[in-house]
Amino acid sequence: MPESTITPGQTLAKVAIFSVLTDNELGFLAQRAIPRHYAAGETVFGEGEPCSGLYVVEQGQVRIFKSSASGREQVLSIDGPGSSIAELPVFDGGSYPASAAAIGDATLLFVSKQDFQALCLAHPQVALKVLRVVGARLRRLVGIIEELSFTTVRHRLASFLVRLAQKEGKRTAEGVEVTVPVSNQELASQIGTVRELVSRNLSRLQAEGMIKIDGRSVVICDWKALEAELQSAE
Amino acid sequence: MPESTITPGQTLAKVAIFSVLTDNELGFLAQRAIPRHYAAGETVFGEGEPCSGLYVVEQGQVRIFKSSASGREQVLSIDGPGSSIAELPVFDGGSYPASAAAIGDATLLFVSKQDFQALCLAHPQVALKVLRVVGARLRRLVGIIEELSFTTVRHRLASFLVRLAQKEGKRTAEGVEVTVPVSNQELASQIGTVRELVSRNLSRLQAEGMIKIDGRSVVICDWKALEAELQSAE
DNA sequence: CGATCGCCGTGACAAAAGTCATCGGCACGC
DNA sequence: GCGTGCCGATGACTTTTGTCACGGCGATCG
Repeated sequence: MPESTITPGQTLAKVAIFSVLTDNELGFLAQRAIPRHYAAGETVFGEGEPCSGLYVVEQGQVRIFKSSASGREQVLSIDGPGSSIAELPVFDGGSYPASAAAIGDATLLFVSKQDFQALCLAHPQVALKVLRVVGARLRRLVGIIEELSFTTVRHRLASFLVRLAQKEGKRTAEGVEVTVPVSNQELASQIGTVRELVSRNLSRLQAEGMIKIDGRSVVICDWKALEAELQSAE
Repeated sequence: MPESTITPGQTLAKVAIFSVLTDNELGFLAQRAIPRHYAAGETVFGEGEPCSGLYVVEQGQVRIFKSSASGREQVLSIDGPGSSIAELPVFDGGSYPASAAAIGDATLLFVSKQDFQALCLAHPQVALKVLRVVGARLRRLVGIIEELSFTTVRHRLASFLVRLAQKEGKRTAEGVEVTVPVSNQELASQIGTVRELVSRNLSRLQAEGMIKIDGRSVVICDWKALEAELQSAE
């Protein structure tokens, strides 16, 4: 059980927005933060609920997403250990703009609205850090809007593969190999479409010789062609 | 020349993020803020340019948008007098994530990165205000993503009309009358599609008896039906 | 071992989105 | 007055997207 080896204090020290605090202050915060465990798929908070505080991911991953009435979902962000989530609604007093759920089992630290606001007043640099983190978040959202508005599913899929390959691709004789870490269903949620279209478009990319699919492992044979997809009509 | 009747100080006092400053502090800021005039359509800053500071709208309106290689544009936000724009990239040190241009003639106040950061450190409440403003911005972006991801052009158009009507609709015998303040081209940019689809979908709504179009004035005859559009398949 | 469930691929469609081209109106400037 | 440019409408067409339905696989559980 590796989880017993991680303390809230250790987690908090690694969180960007708390990086300016002293050990003393971190300890203080660690005492007031409440650890919460979530089973795989369990909801952390739902869209529209009043915001009571923010969370810091200690273990596992959290999926932030919107869901439609017809059951589709659009992933906004996936956050792992050391990330803070829902810092923003803490401030404008509104409700959570999207839902959050644990991907696998996960442990989060909950910091109440009051504690956090007090902290920000006492330590102006924390607010500045939050602004920096939020800046990155905003960029990501703008990126999603850009992709949804201007590009096709095919394009977004190519883009996803290229990004994945740049992060964790392994060079092989056949080309760059990546392992898609999620199901087609989940991939669809992430690029804003449905299961079937992911499946079809992957097949088509394979038929055109750009990639070779074997289960969840994908070999990018024709890197040039795949990158060319990203240029065309963006 | 009404512009001579507005001073930077008066403008700054009305800006949400500066509302916590004293008159003295506002005066100090007003001295350092640089007024800049823009002709209709003129670019304030372009996507990808390094961020040198933030702007406050004094007169006119500013359009924040993304543009695609193929010439399409997606509007992210339209800001009028008293709004600050580009507060966020000031903090994360990156470039502007989108472009900004004046809609009509406009006057903006430019506040340099240095001045603003110093201000935030001296007055922690300013940073908190910024967070609040940014929260609203983030909500809007998430809303755009939701609409792009889950809904059709027809739906977004209906949604646009309803929102417009709620804000500035006039009751008449025939129904609620609104004046669309922009061209079809611009409307398309705002709801994430192209000119032709706006035109066609408006015609179709008219053919179905929900609305009556006369130039840029639209009468919503069947409010119920239009609202029903918003429910279906969201 | 068989039932069930989640995941994947695919065919057949239907609907929506987007492209291209054309036409008419209106305003503005020369 | 006449070109020029912006705006809107629309027909014809292609591409993309989404839906429904089915069948196949493999894992897991009783």
